[in-house]
Amino acid sequence: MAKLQKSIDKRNALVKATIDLVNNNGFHATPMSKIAKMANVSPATIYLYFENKQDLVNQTYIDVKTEYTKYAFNGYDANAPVKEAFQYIWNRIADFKLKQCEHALFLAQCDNTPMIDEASRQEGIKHLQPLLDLWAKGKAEGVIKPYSDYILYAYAINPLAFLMLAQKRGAITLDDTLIKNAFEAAWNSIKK
Amino acid sequence: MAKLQKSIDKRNALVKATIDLVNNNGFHATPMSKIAKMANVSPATIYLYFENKQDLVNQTYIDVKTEYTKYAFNGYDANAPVKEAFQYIWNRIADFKLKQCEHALFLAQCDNTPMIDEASRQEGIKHLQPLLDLWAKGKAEGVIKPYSDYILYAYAINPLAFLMLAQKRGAITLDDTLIKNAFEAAWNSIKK
Amino acid sequence: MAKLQKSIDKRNALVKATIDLVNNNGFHATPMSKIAKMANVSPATIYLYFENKQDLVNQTYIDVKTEYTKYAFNGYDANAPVKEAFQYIWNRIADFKLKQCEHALFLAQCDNTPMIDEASRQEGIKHLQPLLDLWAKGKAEGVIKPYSDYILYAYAINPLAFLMLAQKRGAITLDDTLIKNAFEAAWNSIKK
Amino acid sequence: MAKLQKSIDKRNALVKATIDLVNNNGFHATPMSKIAKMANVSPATIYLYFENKQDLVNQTYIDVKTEYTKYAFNGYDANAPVKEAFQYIWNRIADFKLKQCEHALFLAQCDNTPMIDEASRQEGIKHLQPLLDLWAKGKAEGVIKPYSDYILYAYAINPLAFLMLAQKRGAITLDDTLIKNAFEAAWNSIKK
DNA sequence: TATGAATGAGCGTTCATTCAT
DNA sequence: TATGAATGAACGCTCATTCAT
Repeated sequence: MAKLQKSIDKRNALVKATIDLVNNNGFHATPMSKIAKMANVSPATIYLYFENKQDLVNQTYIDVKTEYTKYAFNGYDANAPVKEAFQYIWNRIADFKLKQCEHALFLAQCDNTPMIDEASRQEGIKHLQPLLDLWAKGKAEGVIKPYSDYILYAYAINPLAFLMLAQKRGAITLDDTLIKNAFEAAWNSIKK
Repeated sequence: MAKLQKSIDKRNALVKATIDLVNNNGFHATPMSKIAKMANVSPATIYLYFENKQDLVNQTYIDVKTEYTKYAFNGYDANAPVKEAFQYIWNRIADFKLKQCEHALFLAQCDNTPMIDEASRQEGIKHLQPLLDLWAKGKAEGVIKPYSDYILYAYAINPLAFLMLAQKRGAITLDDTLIKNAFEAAWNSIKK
Repeated sequence: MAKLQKSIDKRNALVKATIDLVNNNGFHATPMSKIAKMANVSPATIYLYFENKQDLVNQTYIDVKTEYTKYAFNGYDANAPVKEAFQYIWNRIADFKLKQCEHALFLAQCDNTPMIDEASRQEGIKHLQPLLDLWAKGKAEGVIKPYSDYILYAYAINPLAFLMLAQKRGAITLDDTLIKNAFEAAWNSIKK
Repeated sequence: MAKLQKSIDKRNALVKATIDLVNNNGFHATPMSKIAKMANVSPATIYLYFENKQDLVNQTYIDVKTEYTKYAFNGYDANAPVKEAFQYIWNRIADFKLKQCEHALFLAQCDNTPMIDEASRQEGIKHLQPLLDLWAKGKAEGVIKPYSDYILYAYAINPLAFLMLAQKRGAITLDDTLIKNAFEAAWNSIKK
């Protein structure tokens, strides 16, 4: 019965394997055959779930990005005071980068590489809107500097990717102190 | 002598072609044959200058990273006051990312990807020492927050890579105002 | 009974789809999955009606060849005078090539290609006997040249396949004049 | 020295292997790997000489068709009387089909199959012009029936392909008598 | 030093066929 | 009987690397 449907489990296993292998080897050094093997399916099976390799990686990207933003805004109260609201989101994102480190790593690689379709990139950005809204509110209230959203993201959020990467490479450990300091730096960079 | 000169030109042409092609296609989607063609040499010739593809890209990385740090510290006066000294370096780096945008792009891709040997990565970091020294001094003088150097780099320097990428994708234009704002954000994130 | 009927419909749909797709793409460029899709059945269902792909195409060939000869001799009076009898058959065959052009095309492809089992090829030839009988009679009466039956077929019948193909490719239109001329040529080539 | 050039021998070996294998298995049942093996080269080497499989088979077709027409008109005197001239060409073609039976077979398969580009098909037809000229002359002189050239070809020339195929399949042997009869039939079908 | 030819290994993908229901 | 899911084997083709000169 469950076998009569294309199994969501198989799709998920493929996405998971893709993340793992692309993280360690990069897009082009990750053959479909290895992805299949790691997901315990035949290479041909991949093509029941995805159109081709590009589609697989695009969909994986969108999956992960969606999970990321969902996690970031989960439990978020848009009516909280700006700093408090920002801290909440920031902490959720930091949490994600720490706990879903593999996923964060995958996003970092996708975002700095020509391996993702522009369309999928746009698709992935969509769900960040609440953060942009918060910044708009913060700017209006004079709590946040009237910078371009790109600058705000570059300084308030993106450094976490760098830190996560440094941790993955064994250079640092993102303990409580580091996280606390990082938030301070983030907030100071954008607060008025 | 004429021979030697010619050889250096060829090596440089190969490095240049590598940067160009890797930027646009990624490491593994950049065949040696295309690199050779763009550098106007035979594929076989590459192997007179580099051991293999990995070596070529490693050396290219080190070349560019070295150029980057050289540029960053060119004209730098280590005895200037901390903020002034920092601003000098920061501006040089911002300048590099703007004017040598292709090179900056290449570094961004290398730094977020498993395409570079760990050894080469370490080699590339070496020349940042003056910046670390400056931060040490700044911390000692109580001008800069006593954060880990990784945090300082993550907030003070690394965001420029994000902004450069956004510009390359056509999302923003790094004009004077943006640069000014970016520096403000950078300094505020690390200043005491 | 209703079940059986339905089955015959499915078999026919598969045969029809095979003809269509093989005509346009050739045997090996015609996947079972496409045949299934065009016949509105599952790929697995094909194997309830045919042993494998080779069997499917063999049976299709025999089906079409049988239809062809049936059509050719339908209404044929073996006792008519030789020329009259020949003209009758010739016209029927010409008619078939014009009106069942897809089927004629399929036969042409099968007959010039290693895609059909030798056994099926022999099976397909069987029903041409009345024509051979007519030729025997014609030779005996001194009305038809005492050529090998292969020569008679090559000149009296086979050219129609060439003309049909030329029409299919848009080079000519088999109008009444052309057909009249073609018959003249056919008859002149074999008549004593 | 000879090794510095792409060797014409290798190209020819590939063309030859293609003819052989396609004759016996058909286009799509002839893998590049087998062609390579039969030509004693690596699969990759094929792509130094041909763009892809389609190009290989197209070029092979044009090669063979060119050889065919060259052979057909070799020594031909366009000023000879029409029947004599026709007989000369016809004999050359018959000769070709007998002696270069593999090549004739290949053409037969190409001409009845969607395996050749339309462009290559047109290219292959070009060199038949002298025959068309002869027919024009014959029609003008009232020696040949004023049929469409397609009919003339269908009855005067094309039957040889059928006979060659029958011989290849072991059904007949094209000895002198058969050839003589075939010519008679051919000429009678088109002569006024 | 420099090359164009050549290649084995491996890639993404397809497909005839089978499996589980 | 009928199916959609699943697959191993094979295909066309590419590429990092080597060879012969």
